[in-house]
Amino acid sequence: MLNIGDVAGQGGVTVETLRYYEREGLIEAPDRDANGYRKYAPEVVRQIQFIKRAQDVGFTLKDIKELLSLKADPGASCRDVRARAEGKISEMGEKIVMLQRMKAVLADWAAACPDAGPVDQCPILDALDQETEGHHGSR
Amino acid sequence: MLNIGDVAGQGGVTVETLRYYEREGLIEAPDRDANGYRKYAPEVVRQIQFIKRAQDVGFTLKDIKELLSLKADPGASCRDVRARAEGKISEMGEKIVMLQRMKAVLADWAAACPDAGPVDQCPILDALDQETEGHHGSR
DNA sequence: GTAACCCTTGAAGTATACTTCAGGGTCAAG
DNA sequence: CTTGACCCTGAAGTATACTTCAAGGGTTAC
Repeated sequence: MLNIGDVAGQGGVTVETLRYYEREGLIEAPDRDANGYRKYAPEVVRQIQFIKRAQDVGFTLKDIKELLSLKADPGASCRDVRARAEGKISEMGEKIVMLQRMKAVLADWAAACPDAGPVDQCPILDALDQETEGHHGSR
Repeated sequence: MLNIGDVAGQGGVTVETLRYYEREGLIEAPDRDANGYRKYAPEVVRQIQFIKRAQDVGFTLKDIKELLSLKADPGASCRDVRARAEGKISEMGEKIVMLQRMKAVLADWAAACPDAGPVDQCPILDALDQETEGHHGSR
């Protein structure tokens, strides 16, 4: 049985994060020792790593909570998990496209900017000052 | 002279947002009428649109505050603005790369997932459960 | 036994960009 | 003159993922 500090060390998080995960229902509240200390089974370390890996590929804690429910639910199907993944994939796709568009616009403007010269002739500031023109985004 | 509601309507924001921008120092506190109402010059609408366009291309309000200082500073050079833009461009580049990586990983996993089948054989959950293996990211 | 370090709790703070609320004054139309 | 739309303030709430704080008790090594 491990103390919270052991789990934190092995899981690569802080003890505060573990208590936070517990509050948020991502990990179960462990049994307590006579002194009130949380006593963790070693597999909790893997659960923490699951959460971290899921975060690494873009899932939020809310998403992860859902994934964990699915994982624990014998009635759940692989399709359910896949649906989550695909939702996340298209979310990311949209973010990527948006970032690429913004980046391209900014790069255009920056390219037009002479390194020297006063700000009142800056093409970047000019572009930002433009009347709602050059503003194709439909939103 | 415009009331806050007029500026909000023409600028495409809410009155709360305008008061918020004022608190945050993004726009100057306007003079007040005898009744205490904020009285805006028409050009404030353009200033609001500047802020919105800057947000549209990825600047945060903090960034925008800096841009506005540069804009107002006769001693500032175009180079300063350009540096901000380029910083933002590389920030975005990093975000894009990270998102693409995460998306690719997730897509791989999703491709391995049979539409049917119970969750305890789900390749996505399996991947997330993996020992720190298949985890090439050096961080 | 005492210092160093671990554990406990609940509450508040961080960052971003606002929104909502409570409680109240002002203005224009009919 | 009343009604509804608009304005004011300061404070608190929202979402995300934690971190920090205050104030205290337990444990381990020397």
